[in-house]
Amino acid sequence: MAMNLKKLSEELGLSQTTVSRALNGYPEVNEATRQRVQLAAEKFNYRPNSRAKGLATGRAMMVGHVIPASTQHEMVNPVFGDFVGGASEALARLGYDMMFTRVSEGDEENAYRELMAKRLVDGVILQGPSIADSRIALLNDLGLPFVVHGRSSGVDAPYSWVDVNNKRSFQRATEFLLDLGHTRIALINGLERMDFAKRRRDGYRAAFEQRGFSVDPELMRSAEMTEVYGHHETREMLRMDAPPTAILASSMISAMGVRRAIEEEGLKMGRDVSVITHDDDLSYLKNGQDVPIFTATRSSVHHAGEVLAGMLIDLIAEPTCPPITKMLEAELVVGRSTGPVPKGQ
Amino acid sequence: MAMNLKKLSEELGLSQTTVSRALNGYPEVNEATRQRVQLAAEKFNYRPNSRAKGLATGRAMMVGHVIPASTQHEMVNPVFGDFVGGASEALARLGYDMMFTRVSEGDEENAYRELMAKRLVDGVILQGPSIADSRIALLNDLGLPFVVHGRSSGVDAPYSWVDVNNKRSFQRATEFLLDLGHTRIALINGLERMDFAKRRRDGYRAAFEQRGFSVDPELMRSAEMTEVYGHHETREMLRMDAPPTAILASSMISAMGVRRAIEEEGLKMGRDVSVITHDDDLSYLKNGQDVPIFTATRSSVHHAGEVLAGMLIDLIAEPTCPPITKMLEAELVVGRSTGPVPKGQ
DNA sequence: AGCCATCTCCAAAGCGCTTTGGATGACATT
DNA sequence: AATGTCATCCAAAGCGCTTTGGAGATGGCT
Repeated sequence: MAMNLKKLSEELGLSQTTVSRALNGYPEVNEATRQRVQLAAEKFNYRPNSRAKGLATGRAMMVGHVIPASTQHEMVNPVFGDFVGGASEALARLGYDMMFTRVSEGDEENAYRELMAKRLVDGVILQGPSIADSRIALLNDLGLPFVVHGRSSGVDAPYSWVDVNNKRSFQRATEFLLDLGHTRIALINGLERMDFAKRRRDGYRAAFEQRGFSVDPELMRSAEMTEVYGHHETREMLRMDAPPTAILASSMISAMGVRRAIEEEGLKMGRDVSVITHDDDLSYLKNGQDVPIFTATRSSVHHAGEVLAGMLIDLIAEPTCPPITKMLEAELVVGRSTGPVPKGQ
Repeated sequence: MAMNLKKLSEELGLSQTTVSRALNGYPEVNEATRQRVQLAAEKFNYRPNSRAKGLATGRAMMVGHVIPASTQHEMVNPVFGDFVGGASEALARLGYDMMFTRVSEGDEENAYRELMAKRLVDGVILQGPSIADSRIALLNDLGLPFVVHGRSSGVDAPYSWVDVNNKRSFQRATEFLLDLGHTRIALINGLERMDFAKRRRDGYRAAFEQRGFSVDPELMRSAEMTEVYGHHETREMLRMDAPPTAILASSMISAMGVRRAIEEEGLKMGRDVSVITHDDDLSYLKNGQDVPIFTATRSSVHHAGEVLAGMLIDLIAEPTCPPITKMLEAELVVGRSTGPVPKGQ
């Protein structure tokens, strides 16, 4: 049925060795023969069986991704498509594919062990690290090459990562609002156990402390970053006795909920309440066309995926090399959602 | 280094055959021996090398997914995470994993051929079918088991699919608006070449024709369903001489743009302009908490992924069985975005 | 002419698993 | 005692590839 090396070599009157070498670009084969082999391979639509090839070479040409069932919500989902798009772009260029294993919560350790023992992948990408994420130690133990999208505070062991400078970007955003005269600034953050959320909160706090202000814990919220969540928290806070005059949101999605709540209260975003959001620069959710809708700290998750995948490939090729890290700086784009603090507040 | 069958069998003083059979649940092995083997396997953390196993069995235990670079935008991205979540839930239950190949546009045929020839996957999922999608004929030719998320008008050959009844749901939504007295109803649809967009348009038209009304081509827009697009088209239409009093949007994301444009014009959604959207029931973008924000035709893409994956597994197990198809009906949920046509219009 | 280096090519082993076709011994049956 | 039946285990082939360690042929050199 399907063409294989044996049949192809018989067809050509050559040995399997020679055909294999011809196709893989080894020098010990006559150029004329190579041409002949390549033509025949094309004619019969021959591609080496990847399982056999993998078995012989020890390379899977595959990068793994373990998705815990809980991740269904937190953070990963909305950015998933774009991140995967970026990563697979880099991977495809080098002939790698990407696979996903879904595990029920708490079963991740087992999943990584399996990926390793079954030799399904050459390396894995870790997404959405929490604070003191135990997966990092596990992967270091296993000796499975991996890169992390983000960092994990509290993990001392070295590991490779790509991360946005979350602290600095949120510190800068907070300062921007403070400069506009806001002091009641709310933070609608992601889940507290997530590392990025911690760093953003740190940045937010640092800005306040530097000016000698203190933060109001009532104005710091955290949960899964859905639209509904952004809406809910904003509505609640706007109905407080001393409502915030500005809001910092951790994602475009929840920022849309923030915006909805503001308008429902009969207020205008950018005039009555200022909003800054983090913007992952998602393809389907651009922050406006020419003029940005939101003032935002922007950093493309597509780009992060690309960089990360490239790193992983390097790591796979050179497993002994020391961890690689890359910090991406978010850009502060000024849109129409921010303005000076309203008079009389 | 890593444990394998040979070493494990030596460790146990048994043959590879027996160990393999013990682990795979074959009857011709003593129960006591099986226990002993299983214990040892656990102790040494042994998992059969999946490449070797695949080579021997001919099963990859993997389902493929080809992502053309263009899909980065159209349709797939926002729903990607949820769809994959649903599909992998069903796949994981049966020990299957999922892989992704990224191809540059136009290279898809080659990608499928490769997937087949390299025997990387046991079957594939096809997403975002266009009208008269050529991939279906190709996959039928290749004999690679596949299921389609959606259908393709103009393809006669039989194939397995799961689809939302797009025509009916949009017809129903249009009728709902007509019943409220609207006649200037705009359709902000997905790209015209997409099959789902055609069916939705058909439904929209059918509702008009049934009442003896005709549709205004000026009110039918189509493009990639981004937020910015929804905003742009709405703004343009609201500034027409005879602006629409109701808008039908093809996705929550673009509906959010629609909403933004309405409010920017100083109008109120649900009072001045009615909006109905299709809602894929995304985990991070729920249509409100208790009361839906938008009146919507709702159908969970997570659920579709689950059903589809289950089908594919069946198809892989029974390659000769005739195609399976399943139509999902969208539910019309009434939210606050619709109301009677304003007086004087 | 003899020798060596260089090109080309090949046979066969090995990657780690499953599976076919027995082999062995214990026990029951004639 | 000879035969048949089970239960239990094993040796070896095979999946389709890469790669090691040559083998012939060719041509240039002394």
